[in-house]
Amino acid sequence: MELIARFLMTTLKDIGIELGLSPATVSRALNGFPEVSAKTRDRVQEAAARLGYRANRSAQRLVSGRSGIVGMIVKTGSDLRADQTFMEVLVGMSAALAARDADLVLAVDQGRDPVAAYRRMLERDMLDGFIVNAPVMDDPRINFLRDEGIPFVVHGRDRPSPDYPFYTIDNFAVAAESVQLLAALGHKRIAYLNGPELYSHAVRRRAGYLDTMAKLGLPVAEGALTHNEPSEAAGYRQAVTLLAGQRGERPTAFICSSMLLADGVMRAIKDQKLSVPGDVSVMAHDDDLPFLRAMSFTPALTVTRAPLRDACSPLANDLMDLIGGADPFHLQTLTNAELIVRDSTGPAPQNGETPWPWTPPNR
Amino acid sequence: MELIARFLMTTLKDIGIELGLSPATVSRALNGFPEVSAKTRDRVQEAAARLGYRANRSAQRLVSGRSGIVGMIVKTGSDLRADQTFMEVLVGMSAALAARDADLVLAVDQGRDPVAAYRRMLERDMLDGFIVNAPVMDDPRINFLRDEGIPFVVHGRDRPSPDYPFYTIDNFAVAAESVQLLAALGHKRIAYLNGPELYSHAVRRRAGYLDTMAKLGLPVAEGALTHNEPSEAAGYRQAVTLLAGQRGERPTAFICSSMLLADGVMRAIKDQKLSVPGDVSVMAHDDDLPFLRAMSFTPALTVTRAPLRDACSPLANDLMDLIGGADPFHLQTLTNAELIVRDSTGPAPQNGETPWPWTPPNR
DNA sequence: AAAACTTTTCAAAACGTTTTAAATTTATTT
DNA sequence: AAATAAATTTAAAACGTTTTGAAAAGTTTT
Repeated sequence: MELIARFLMTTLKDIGIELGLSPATVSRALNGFPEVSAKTRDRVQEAAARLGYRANRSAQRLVSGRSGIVGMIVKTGSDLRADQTFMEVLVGMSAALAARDADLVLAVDQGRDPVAAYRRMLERDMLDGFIVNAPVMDDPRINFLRDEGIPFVVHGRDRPSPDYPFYTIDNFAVAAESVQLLAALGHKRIAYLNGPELYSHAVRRRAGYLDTMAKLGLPVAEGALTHNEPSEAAGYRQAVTLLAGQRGERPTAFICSSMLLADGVMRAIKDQKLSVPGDVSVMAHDDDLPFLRAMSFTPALTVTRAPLRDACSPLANDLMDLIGGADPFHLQTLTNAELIVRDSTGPAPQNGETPWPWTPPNR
Repeated sequence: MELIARFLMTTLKDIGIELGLSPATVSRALNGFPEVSAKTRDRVQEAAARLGYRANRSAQRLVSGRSGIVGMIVKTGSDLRADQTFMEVLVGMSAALAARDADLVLAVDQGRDPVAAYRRMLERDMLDGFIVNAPVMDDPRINFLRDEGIPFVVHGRDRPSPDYPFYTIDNFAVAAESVQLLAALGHKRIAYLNGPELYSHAVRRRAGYLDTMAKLGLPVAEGALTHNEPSEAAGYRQAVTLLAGQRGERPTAFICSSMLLADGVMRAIKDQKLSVPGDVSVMAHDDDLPFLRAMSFTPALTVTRAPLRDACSPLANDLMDLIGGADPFHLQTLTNAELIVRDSTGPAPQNGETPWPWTPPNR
């Protein structure tokens, strides 16, 4: 009411009256239809700008039969870092969707049933589609949305060759390239601090790590590959354990699935009076979150880097295109993280020549 | 398109046909207007339930002239904890607004000008109102929205007697009560680790601390009151400095403006081989965020507690009422935090009898 | 039993846009 | 210059709801 009164909304009819045209023509002119003459289009656009015309979304949505609203579910009670990455994606998606005249609304998933929140959201409002993030393997949310025929895009990928739109980095390669870099530097005992086992990205990184180690003929000691909450504390704890050599020779290199883990690993290494990269090399995967910069580590951290926010525009566009009827198979993106070598990686130390004795990889 | 087809939206007309009534009557029956007979209302409600009727939001919004959408601005590049509290409020507000048939959309404020984001959002879409959180003193966003006559509610308060709707805890009392509790336990050297100076809640807590200390005749040593980013690291750093006694006798008690600060303080105390509460008492203000529970500190933390999410429903309702034309002065809530005494506070130690020598409070 | 109310229902308009089908204008061909 | 084709514009309907003003049905009063 306030707003309406204040901005005195100009309508298509107003422009039509101003120019002696019908609302239909004005609509077509503004929406770039081909059957309107060039001079008419110019006049309309000038008048629209002059009168400060903004299309009424509610009217557009009423006639289009779409709500213009897409949903995203927050997994509540989740850990610190997950919230952080969620926040990053959320904000990025909001902005990207706004550019497509869509709004993003949230729902909270607080229960056991991972699709309950989706169901509730569909009941409560008419949503045009969903964004699914941080998928687990064979994700029940994805299965639900697929079965129901509801448009959705996934940030990530829960199976090898999906039939739905997705955007993800090649997580196998993320791990593989890290291992290859360190191996090229002569490292033989490379530990991998992975993310929580349930996430599909962690599963793929594990595969990338194990495969590449195997391909290089490097044994993986028991306990050298672990799954961890993405927290500084977890990184610290894990690194302390590994550095103590309780599980054979200590690693000469650490690969961390997140910056927070790397932060903890660095602290543990410093506490042991070891040097980076002299005694131990460290690298991490960097989502490029604003509050934990790889550059501000000392030494600056070698990373595989893939800004989370890079995914937002493609995902938003894909979702809107999908809702518009595009072929899901044309809305699939697999990108590669960028390998950025900085100062936290160096040649393996003298005592690092011997690989671990062979033990079967866990799992 | 998909969704529409799938759920085969039933309309008011459908119900009307089913029952031999006009859409007008059906609308009234469903919206609880008085001039519809009891039996008709029952029949309509039964049919609506049976046919799974859900009002089309776009149509409602078109006729009401409101968008049903309210905005909230994310301050990006902000620190870890701020994002966490923002997330909590965001999710809570989303849910609470959904209950009032409104949606919450986000915009990112990444620039210098704190009102640019608001202006941009108003241009881009017709919003019914705004939620402003974490106000600074004499907040420019609030002044902007006030001047423009745009409905908004504030989580917090940027001046003593606002003429806008707000929901806040009494932050003066939060600090005052903490001081009083510790003073009652015999503490005389009480340090206060406050939040960033720019936030109005920090300003009020500072006043509460300083006033109460003065009232009790307790001098405040220089450096005993500090403003900090809400992070574990900041708490640790500050506590180490204070415990080293570089600024006179070390404090026998710490009050922390956030749980993260308290976390760092506890670590610093343990690193110094001091005990809580034997040597030092610690308390904090607890927003009741899901990932940092006061109960899981060892010892369990004494706090002033005020769950952030308690603010969400009132704020959502106030905003929708305001948009509906309610009097802003009836939409103001000032609540009190709950004082929960646990195991991190105890009697002042022997060496704690003497207050600090008087120094003028900083600022 | 007619008149005067009261209660309940309805038809129609409105909100602002898009879209269909028809009508007009303009350009091209004969 | 007429006939035809093409380009441009328009009137009207549609989307689903709320609301206004009028009409119908039901009650009470005379």
